[in-house]
Amino acid sequence: MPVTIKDIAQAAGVSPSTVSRALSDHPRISAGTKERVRRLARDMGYTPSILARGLVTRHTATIGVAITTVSDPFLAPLVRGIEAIAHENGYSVFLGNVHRDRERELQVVQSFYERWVSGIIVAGSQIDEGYLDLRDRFPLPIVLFNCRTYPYSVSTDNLIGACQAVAHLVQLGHRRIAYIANQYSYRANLDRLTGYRRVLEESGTSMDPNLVTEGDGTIKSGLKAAGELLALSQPPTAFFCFNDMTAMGVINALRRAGLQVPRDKSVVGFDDLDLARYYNPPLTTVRQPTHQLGQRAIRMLLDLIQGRDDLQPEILPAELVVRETTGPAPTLAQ
Amino acid sequence: MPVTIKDIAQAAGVSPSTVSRALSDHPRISAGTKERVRRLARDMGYTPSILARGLVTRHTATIGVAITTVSDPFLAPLVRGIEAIAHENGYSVFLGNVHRDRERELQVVQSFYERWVSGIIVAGSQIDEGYLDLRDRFPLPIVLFNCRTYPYSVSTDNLIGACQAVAHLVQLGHRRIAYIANQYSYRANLDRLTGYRRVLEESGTSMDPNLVTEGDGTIKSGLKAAGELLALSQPPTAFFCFNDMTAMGVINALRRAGLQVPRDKSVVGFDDLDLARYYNPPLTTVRQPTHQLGQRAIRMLLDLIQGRDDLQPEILPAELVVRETTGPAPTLAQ
DNA sequence: TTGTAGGCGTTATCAT
DNA sequence: ATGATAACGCCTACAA
Repeated sequence: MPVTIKDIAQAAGVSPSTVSRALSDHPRISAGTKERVRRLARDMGYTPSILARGLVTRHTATIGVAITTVSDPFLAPLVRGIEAIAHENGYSVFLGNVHRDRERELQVVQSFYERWVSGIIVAGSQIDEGYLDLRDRFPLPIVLFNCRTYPYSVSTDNLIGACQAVAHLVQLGHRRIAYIANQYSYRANLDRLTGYRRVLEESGTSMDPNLVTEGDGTIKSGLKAAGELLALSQPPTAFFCFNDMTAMGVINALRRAGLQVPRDKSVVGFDDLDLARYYNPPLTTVRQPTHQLGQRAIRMLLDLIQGRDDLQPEILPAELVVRETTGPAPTLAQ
Repeated sequence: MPVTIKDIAQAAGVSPSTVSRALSDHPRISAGTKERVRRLARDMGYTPSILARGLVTRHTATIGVAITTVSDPFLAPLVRGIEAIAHENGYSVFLGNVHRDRERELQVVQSFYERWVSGIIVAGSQIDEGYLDLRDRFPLPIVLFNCRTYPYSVSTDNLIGACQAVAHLVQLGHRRIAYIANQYSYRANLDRLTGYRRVLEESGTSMDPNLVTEGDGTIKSGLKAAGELLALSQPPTAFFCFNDMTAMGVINALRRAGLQVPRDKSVVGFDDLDLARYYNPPLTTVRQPTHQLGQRAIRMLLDLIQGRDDLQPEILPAELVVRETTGPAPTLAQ
């Protein structure tokens, strides 16, 4: 039903290959027919079939991006970074929702692969370096975030970022500092936990394992974790959270418990979402270079697509942003 | 390089068509060869090419969803609703980022069309009923949200929702009620504005055009709009916001101005995002049946794909959710 | 400069 | 029950 190259050929009185050449700017074609064919194509409403084209050229000019879930605010600048560079290079970008589920992630990657995308970027993978074992099942370039054990990965410096955050709290006099983790971000979580531990050790503070608690990166989990931590016989005076969402949940829990931030408790997030500066109170947090992360990832992917494989994992710096959720530790007297 | 149906045929000592039949559960094939071929396919790591298949069957089992931007929190349940039903019916769902730009929206729809997706859902269209004119350029099913003037559309009852919100404020004694609009959601915005106007008129309140101001649905725009409204000689005592994000911006502005919510000013949002109940204070807002919106849209799209065209625009009910950002209007004495 | 022929991976229509 | 054959829409040698 839709108009094909043959239809144009017939209308123009030339062969299909001539049409193809006219449309694809082939060098050896007369300016006249080229112009005529192009006008005809436009007038007839011709749209090339990327299916057919991809089948023969083995190039679909498509990038698949697997994301944990739409509306993860962390993703916006990251995806924008990807898109900007992808479009510059003539690629379309499509997103697939994974919902932090390993099975779904495999399905999404598979459905990208079945459609012959040129390459895949996975944000928030539940598989991580497992992709090394999936190379023969999915023989196409795949780039990850925050997985230093995988050769094609772009990360934030989670370790240093965490160190900055916790050092900031220590400097404010806090000694009982909680860490609320994220079980779904295995690698990033590990690095942040390491940073947390390191600073506490270096500051000579005794580590209390009760202060490290599991979360899942959502507001709700921050709320729940904070509730549990507050119920301890010796509750923390400060909360270092895996991300800003968790931090918002914590602040909410504190508010419900009648506590004020930062007077009674301090909270530090991670990410520096757009929302962070507009939360109430504005969040102290560790900024990730999200837009850059996206750009580096797509550059790496394009390199891989072009056949390079001498690439190194990249690590971008994090930066502490002090706002209004951190303050001096309450004195013991209180 | 990847293994094709021919490779399997060769390995199994049968013809390609037999392999195709074995894999697609064709009725006329012996159980033996079917089993043998299937095992071989699995062992050899065969993945069907949806490009090739789609080319001949004209069916790619793919739904394209155009969204304004990843990380619009409003979209999460909506997309989940779409995915749930789509997957049940054997379709894959891919998202394309439009960034509220008309040109980009056309590009995304075009790139879906070039890839022969079975149908398209557009959330937050900048084109709306303009798709009627694009029917010959994109001859495939397209479903929209919140566009009653387009035949294939699913909407929230924005009018009634707005009425509920404003009536709630009026009941609390508010007379100077601002409306902060969203220029990018043309249709939805129009209906909400109408509801706002109607309730004010019915309550005998004189409409002050200065209290209706343009926004773009972001926190930042809420912040800005509230700042301007507060600078009026007679500032409003209540803010009805196009959405929750705007409301959060407003609350932020109020906080910066040293005002308390809901003691000094009342704020109502729209959407009832997950975040709304966790904001500080928890938002009074109008709930949209987001998940259902998605489900209805995909059902409508699947109907269209199957050739039905006797469909009607659908309108789902909205519901006021009263939380902690609305209270009695301050007395004039204050 | 243009046309012809072959093929990309798959399914569908005929035969057998 | 299985095998040839053609076709989907497009590109690309090769030939003219």
